[in-house]
Amino acid sequence: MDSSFYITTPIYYVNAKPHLGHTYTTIAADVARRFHQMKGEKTFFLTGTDEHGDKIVKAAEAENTDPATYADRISALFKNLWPYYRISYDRFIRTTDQDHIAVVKQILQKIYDSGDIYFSEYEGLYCYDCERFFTSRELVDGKCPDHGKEPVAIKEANYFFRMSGYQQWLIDYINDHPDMIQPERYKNEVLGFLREPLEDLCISRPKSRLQWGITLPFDQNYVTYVWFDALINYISALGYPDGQDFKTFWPHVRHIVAKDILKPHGIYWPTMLKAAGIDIYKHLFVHGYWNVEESKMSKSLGNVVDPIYLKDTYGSDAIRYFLMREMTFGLDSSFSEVALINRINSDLANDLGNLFSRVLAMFRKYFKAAVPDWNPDESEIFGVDLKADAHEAINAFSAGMENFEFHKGLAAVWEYIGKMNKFVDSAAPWELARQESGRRQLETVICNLLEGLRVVSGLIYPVMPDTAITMQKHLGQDPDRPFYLIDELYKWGVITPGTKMPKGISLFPRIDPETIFKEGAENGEQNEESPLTEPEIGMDDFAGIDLRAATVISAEKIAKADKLLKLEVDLGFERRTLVAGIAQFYTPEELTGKTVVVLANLKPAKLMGVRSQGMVLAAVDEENGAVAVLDRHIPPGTRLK
RNA sequence: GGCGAUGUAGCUCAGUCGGUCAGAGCAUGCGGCUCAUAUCCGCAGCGUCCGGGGUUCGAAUCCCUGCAUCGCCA
Repeated sequence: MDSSFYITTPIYYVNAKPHLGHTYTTIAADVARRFHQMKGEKTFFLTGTDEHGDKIVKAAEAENTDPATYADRISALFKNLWPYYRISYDRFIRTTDQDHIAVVKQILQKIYDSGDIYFSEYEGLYCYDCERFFTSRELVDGKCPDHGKEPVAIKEANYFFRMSGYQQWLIDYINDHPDMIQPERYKNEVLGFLREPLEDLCISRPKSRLQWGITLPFDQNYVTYVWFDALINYISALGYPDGQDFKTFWPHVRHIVAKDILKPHGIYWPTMLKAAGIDIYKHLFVHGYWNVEESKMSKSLGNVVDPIYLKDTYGSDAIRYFLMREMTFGLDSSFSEVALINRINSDLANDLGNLFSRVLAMFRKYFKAAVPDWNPDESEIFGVDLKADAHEAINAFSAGMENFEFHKGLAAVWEYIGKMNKFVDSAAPWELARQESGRRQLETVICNLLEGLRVVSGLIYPVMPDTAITMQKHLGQDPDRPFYLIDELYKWGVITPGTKMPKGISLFPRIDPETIFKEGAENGEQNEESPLTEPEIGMDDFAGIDLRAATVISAEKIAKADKLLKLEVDLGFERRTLVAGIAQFYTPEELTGKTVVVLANLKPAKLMGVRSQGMVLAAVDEENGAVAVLDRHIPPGTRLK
C-alpha cells in the first residue's frame, strides 16, 4: 500500500510571465495532491522556477539589471500567483537555492567519477552575436538568420553525459514498466525517439561564454547547462541523499509535465537517475496544450490567458473547475471565454448551484432550518437510493482522479448531481409538504438530499476547495475541518439531527456574457497587461522620467485635507512646493531634513488650493505608507538613474 | 523530407477485445413543474462515424490508399 504521494510540476523557466499553461499544470498537481490527502496519504507537492542559462542573462541585460535580480523578479511572479488559485505547495524550489546547487554538484561529481561524463572538443559554426552554435541547416544562405552574418568555425571543448550508453537499458526499462509514461501515446513517442540512435548530452558551457550557472565541481572553468541543472530539482527539493523526505517520498513520485518537455523527462531524466544510481521515477504524466481562441472579444480584452485576469473575472474555483473538466488529460484543448462561461453557467450555476439553493431553501421552509430526526438507513425512497448512487459516484470519481483523468472524475460527480436534481423533481417535496401524512416522507427526501450534497461537497474539494468549504458551512458542518477523507464520504447520515443551517446562498451566480464582454471592451485598454506589473518599458521610456534627490526644508499639514502634507524642498538648483498624500503616515517633523526622491518633471497641479510642482515618491496602499528616502548623504538635485 | 497523432451530430468530445455503438454534454425546438440562481424535469430531432478500396457473416472500430489539420524530428 502506498501511503505517500509526491507530485511535482516542472520548474518554470523565468524568461516569461506565468500564463494559462503554467496555471493548468500547477492546478492539476494541486488537485491530485488534495485528492491523495483525501485518501489519507502523506503528500508532498513541489513546484518552483528554473533560473540559469544564457536566455536569462540576455533578458536581464535587456532590463539593464543582473541575472540574479531579474530571476528574483520573475520567480516572484510565479510564487505570488499560486495563492490566488488556492495552490498550496510544500516547497517552491529555485535552481539558485544553495541546497539545490550543492546536490547538482554532488550528482555531477558522482557521475563524473563513475566515468559517464567525459570531456570532448568539437568544431562548430558559431555566431558571436547570438552567442551560440548553428547547424548548417539552420543557416540562411550560409548566414545566421538573426544577424545576417556568416558564422565562424570555432573549436570548443565541453563535457558530455554518456547518454548513448543507456539507450537499450531505457528501452527495456520502459517496456518492463508500461505505466511509467502516461498516457500511452507519450510512452510510444518516447519509444519512437529511442528507435533512432541516442546521442550524448552536452552538459556544460565554458565560463568564457556563460557565467550564470552552477560551476562544475571537477572543472572551475565551466558551468553546467540547462537540463542537468533543472531536472535534479526533483530530488534536491527532498534533501537527497539523506533527507527523510527523500526516503519517504521519492519512491512515490509522479511528475506532471506538458508535452513540450517530454524528451528531457522521458529520456534525459531516467538515464541521469540510472547513471547516478538513483531509483527511476515512478510515473510521468504528460498533458497537452491549451489552444487559446483569440476572438474579437478576447483581443479587445487583452490577454485572456492572463491568470490574474481570469481569476479576478471568474473566480479561482470556477477556473480550476473549467480547466480540469474541459481538458482530457494528455490531449490538447481549446480555451475560450465563451466556453468558460457556458461551463460556469450550466455546470456550476444551473446544476450544482441551483441544486444546493433549492434543497436548502426547502429545508429551511419545511423544517425551520433544524435537521429532523430521520433514519439514515432509509436512503431509498420512491425508487431512488441516493446513498447507493453516492457510492457509485465516489467510486467513479476516485478511479478518474487516481489516473489523472480529472474530467472523468468530475463527470461522475455531475452525473450524481443530475440524479439529485431529477430526484427532487420526481419526489416533489412541495407536494408532500401539503399533506400532514407526507411529513415522514418529506423528512426522508430532504435529509437524503442534504447527505447527498455533503458527499458532493467532499468530492469537489480537490478541484474547488473554496466552494467545498462554503457548502459544508451551509450544511452545518465544521467549517474548520479541511476536507473529508474518502472513507468518511462513504458514510451516510453524518449530518446529525438538530443541526442548524445558515441561510442558503448562490454558490455560482449566472454570468451574462454580454455584461462581461461589454465591461471588458470598456476596460480593454487597462487590461492589456498583467496587473502583477505594468507593461514592460525600455530605457528610452525611463529616460523621460526625471527623478531627483531633494531635501525637505519644511512641512506642514494642509487644512481640511486628512491625507495631504505641503512640503518645501530643496532641489539644489531651485526650491519647490510639493503636495504629498502621506499625512496619515508621517508628521511634518518626521520629514523635515530628510532627503527624499522627487519626480521633478511632473506637470504641476493644484491640490486643495496649493500648487504642487512635482511629486514625492512613496510606497502607499490602504494601510501603510513609506516615503522613499535616500540612505546616505547626496547633494540635492542629483539625478536618480 | 522522415516519424507520429487526429479527423464521429451546429459546438466540444466519449466510443476498451470488430457484433443493439451510432453515443454524452452544450446549443436548438416543443411540453411539464414551481422548491430553486428565468433555474429543474421530460420529449424531439439532426450525423455517407474525412474520401476511396480491402479483410470479414459483420467495421466508426483491422489493413491499404488519398485528403485535411496538428505535433515532433531533420
